[in-house]
Amino acid sequence: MNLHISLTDGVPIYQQIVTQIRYLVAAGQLKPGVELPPIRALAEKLQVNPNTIARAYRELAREGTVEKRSTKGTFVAESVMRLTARHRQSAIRERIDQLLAEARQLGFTLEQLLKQVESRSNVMDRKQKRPQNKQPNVKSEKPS
Amino acid sequence: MNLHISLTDGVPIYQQIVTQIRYLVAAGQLKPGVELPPIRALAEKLQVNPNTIARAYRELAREGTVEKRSTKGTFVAESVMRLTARHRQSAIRERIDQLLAEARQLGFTLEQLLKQVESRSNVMDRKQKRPQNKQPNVKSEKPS
DNA sequence: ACATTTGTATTATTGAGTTAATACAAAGGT
DNA sequence: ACCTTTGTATTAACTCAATAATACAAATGT
Repeated sequence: MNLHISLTDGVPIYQQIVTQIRYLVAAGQLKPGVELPPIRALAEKLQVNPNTIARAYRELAREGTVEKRSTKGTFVAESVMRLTARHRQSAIRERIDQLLAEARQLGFTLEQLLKQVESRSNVMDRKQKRPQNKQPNVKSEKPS
Repeated sequence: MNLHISLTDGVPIYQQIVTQIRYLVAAGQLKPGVELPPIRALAEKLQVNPNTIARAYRELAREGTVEKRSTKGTFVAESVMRLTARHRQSAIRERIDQLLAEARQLGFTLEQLLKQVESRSNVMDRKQKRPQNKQPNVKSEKPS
């Protein structure tokens, strides 16, 4: 299992670990039943405190991605197929709700919004297919 | 100008003020050229420290919603029509792009996504019409 | 029994972000 | 000149999330 963490990008370490393991599981690189590295081993490897790993594992267990078997270790959940679908669903729903709230606040109608989603999707597809387009997409500075 | 702030919902006061003034301007309730209350006056009215108002005004000035005229006061920007439209546009676009990126990552197609946006919008409309549920939203870190 | 390995629990430290206290500077009216 | 009103700047206090230090508890193999 190959994880890498960044100490400088502002994202909490435990969160980075959660995200990466979640992704590995969703992508099938970590199969149901497989044991994850023990907390201390992974902590050693990543040079962080064991509590940080423990927190990541706890988070993953809470959402059902992994199971803890007390003193045996931590394993990718057997029921992960079903659970992952649910997780995908709730993740996307959260983002959608955020978007809808903001769109409403800004005075966009549902129709305008849908149209723009479609439009942006096309833009992104086009970019993907023609990597020669170097337009450097002015990174809007982060709204506080 | 009628603002109300909550000290208990975890959203920074200055942020609440920014959001509300931005909304009032976008909605046309605060017209270009109109003077905002002086920092101290608003601070007094809302019972917060003047620095908190100053920060909100600074934020609004940075994004172009208001203009500061040194010792004259703070005014809704004259160019606010254009700027607000642009701001609205870029704000919503940023969210849309986030959503599209995540949806793609999670394996949703554009069609599935559009359908869900529509569906969630309906759900939210229905909720809005029945405001009997005033549950004070226990800050949970997780979507059910 | 006991040592080893697993996860757990408790408490302390650190750091970032928010708000407050207070003093400063510039413009304008009297 | 002087006072009032405006926004500005600096520093301190407080809060909270993230991480670390450390000790605990349970299972297993020898």
